Amino acid sequence: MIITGSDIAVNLLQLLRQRLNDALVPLTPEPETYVDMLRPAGDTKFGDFQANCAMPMQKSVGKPAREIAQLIVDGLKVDDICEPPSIAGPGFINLKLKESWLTEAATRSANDMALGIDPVSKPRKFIVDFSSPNVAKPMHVGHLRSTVIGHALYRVLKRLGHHVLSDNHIGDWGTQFGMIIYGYKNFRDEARFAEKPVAELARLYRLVNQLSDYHTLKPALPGLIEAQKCAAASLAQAQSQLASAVASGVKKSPELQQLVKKAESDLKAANEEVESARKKLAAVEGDSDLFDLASRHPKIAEDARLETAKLHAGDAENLALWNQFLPDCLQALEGLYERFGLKFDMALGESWYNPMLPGVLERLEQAGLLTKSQGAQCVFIGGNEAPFIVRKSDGAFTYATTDLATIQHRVESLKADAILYVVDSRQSEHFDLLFATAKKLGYRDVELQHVKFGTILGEDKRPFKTRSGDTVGLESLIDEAIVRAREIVNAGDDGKPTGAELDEETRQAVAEIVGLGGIIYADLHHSRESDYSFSFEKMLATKGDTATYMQYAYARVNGIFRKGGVNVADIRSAGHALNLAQPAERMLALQLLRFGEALQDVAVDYRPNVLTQYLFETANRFSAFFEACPVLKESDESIRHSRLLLCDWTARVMKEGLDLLGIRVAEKM
RNA sequence: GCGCCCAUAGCUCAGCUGGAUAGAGCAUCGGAUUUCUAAUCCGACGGUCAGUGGUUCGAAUCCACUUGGGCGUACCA
Repeated sequence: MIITGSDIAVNLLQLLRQRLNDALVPLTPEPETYVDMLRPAGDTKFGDFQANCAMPMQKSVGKPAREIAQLIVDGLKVDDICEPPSIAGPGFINLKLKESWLTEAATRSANDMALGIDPVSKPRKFIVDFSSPNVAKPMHVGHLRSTVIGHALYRVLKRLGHHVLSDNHIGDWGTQFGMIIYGYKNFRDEARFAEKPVAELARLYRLVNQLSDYHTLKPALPGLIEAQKCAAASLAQAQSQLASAVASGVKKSPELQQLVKKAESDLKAANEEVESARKKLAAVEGDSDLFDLASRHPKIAEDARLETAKLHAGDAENLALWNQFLPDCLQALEGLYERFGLKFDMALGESWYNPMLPGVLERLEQAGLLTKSQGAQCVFIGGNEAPFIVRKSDGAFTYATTDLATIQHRVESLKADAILYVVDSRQSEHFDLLFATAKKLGYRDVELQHVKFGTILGEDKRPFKTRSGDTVGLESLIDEAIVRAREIVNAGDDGKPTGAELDEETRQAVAEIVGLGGIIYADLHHSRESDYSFSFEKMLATKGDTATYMQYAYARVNGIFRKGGVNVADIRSAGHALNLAQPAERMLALQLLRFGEALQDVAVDYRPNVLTQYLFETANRFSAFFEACPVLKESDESIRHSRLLLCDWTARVMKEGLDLLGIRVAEKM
């Protein structure tokens, strides 16, 4: 018999909090502020759970904390679940689960194919906006985090029972498209375009971008050099001021030191700017073909902008080109998403909102939010210096306008309760302004969240680039991870004491699972707001906190089943009871029981790393169990059954947990 | 100039709305293998949580300032 999630008290934590709440009611008028202070024990030696509410209640209750703790314990009815509670330290209440209760709850959960997760009682409608590539350019490493974090949040929220729609807000309408059109009209290689249209369009984009950079930088270089000289001069001046101050006996001058430091960093910035400009100019001037092209297209930046403007104005030729290019571009994206096992519910790009833009402007106007400044239509939000520009001085709308239209659509047509934007933290200012403007337009009930994330750095602590300084393509990044993973798989399989057991095809399949899983896991296990250093060596390490470790745990479970000729379906339908006599068994079961809790924690602040931590801990406890508790060799049949069930439960939690992160598993590795 | 973010072990990073002796992984050192897959497990070593002051029963966590770093800052998205 299969027991469904609704039959059992799924969330242990919630259950205990409910009991605590009952005990708090006679003691305080606001028990709800204290029930959350019951949480899993920080240290297992204190028990399984602890309640920390007695101390903060001292003021309102007017008694010492230990006395309050005693009152709580007196009123706490948990004798069916826990051993008698104990009070420790300043007033901690420690709870240890009764073995009988734990065993029973674990048995029910282990036999529950829903893994003890009930759908949330109040589902909300979420729109998760992530990935958002630009069709003009191939996805690069910068898109990785948005894609991977967004995907994970999407799946977790959905698993919890919310109504979730993923939306890929593709950049298909901006300035870059004008560059492509200009490139296509002037530079296209017919043969290449016929063969690989997207690659050719990407090449054209890069070319136009490069040439237009060239013409922007060429006249600007003297100015940059001048600025560099000025910066050097002010540094020298600041230094001499400091030196003469020191000479005249001043011991410390924070102001002057500050000045020197500021001048130093200004000079550094100026140096970098000049160097980067020189590099770009040299790249064009050093290549006679490029230089020739540059000379023949002196107004390329302006002309490309003109193409964008024509497109937006409905020019027939440009619109036709746009319609011709777009499907190929989208198709190319699909290929990459397929590797991630990712499918969007919607992909409403910027172009889709184009017809709504005049209406947005009108609403802003009616709300009295518009101010004309330097020829542009702006919304000024108090406390912010920068304006929120909704219409440029040339009359074109901006992504600010599009983003407002997007909110309008998501709230009014899609009835969203919450919109998550999984976007780089560097855009937080934009989102602050966007959300503030939306609120002023009356969108107050919807939760607008910028789910921000940090930058991926190279080993040099600078933003991750190739040796030549180019951004790293996402596709090639994945390919390299898989190549490296393949070597590890080969070595691992060749090194097996019982001899290699994977054929070519399986090895490659495992390499793909391990390589891609490594990239995804490495990204998700960092807390999303911090920057992190990208390292193939670390993410694919055969030891430590990596995707492989968890995939390996899963494969080992399957190894047991394979070796023992165990039919998994039999275990799932037999309704075996768990026996948690061994500490390793108990630790594992308790951990598996907390799967739902981990998912809920992910949703609180939209942090997938909560789940990676949970899965690492789970795999860890499984490995300990694997060492300590033989399964197939166990002679006592009921214990063997219990352990087989524990294995299968582990496998299901690992597989599903990893799946929610977008990471696959292999049966053998 | 203004704004935002960050500083935790040698390295890479966790640390949930403030909770007990600050945790992992890597590295180093020591142990475990006639293997249900050692891509593993067990143990040891390692920290003035950048600094100073404050809030309170209690601070890595909250507040202020200081120091050091990153990012953003008007018509790109």
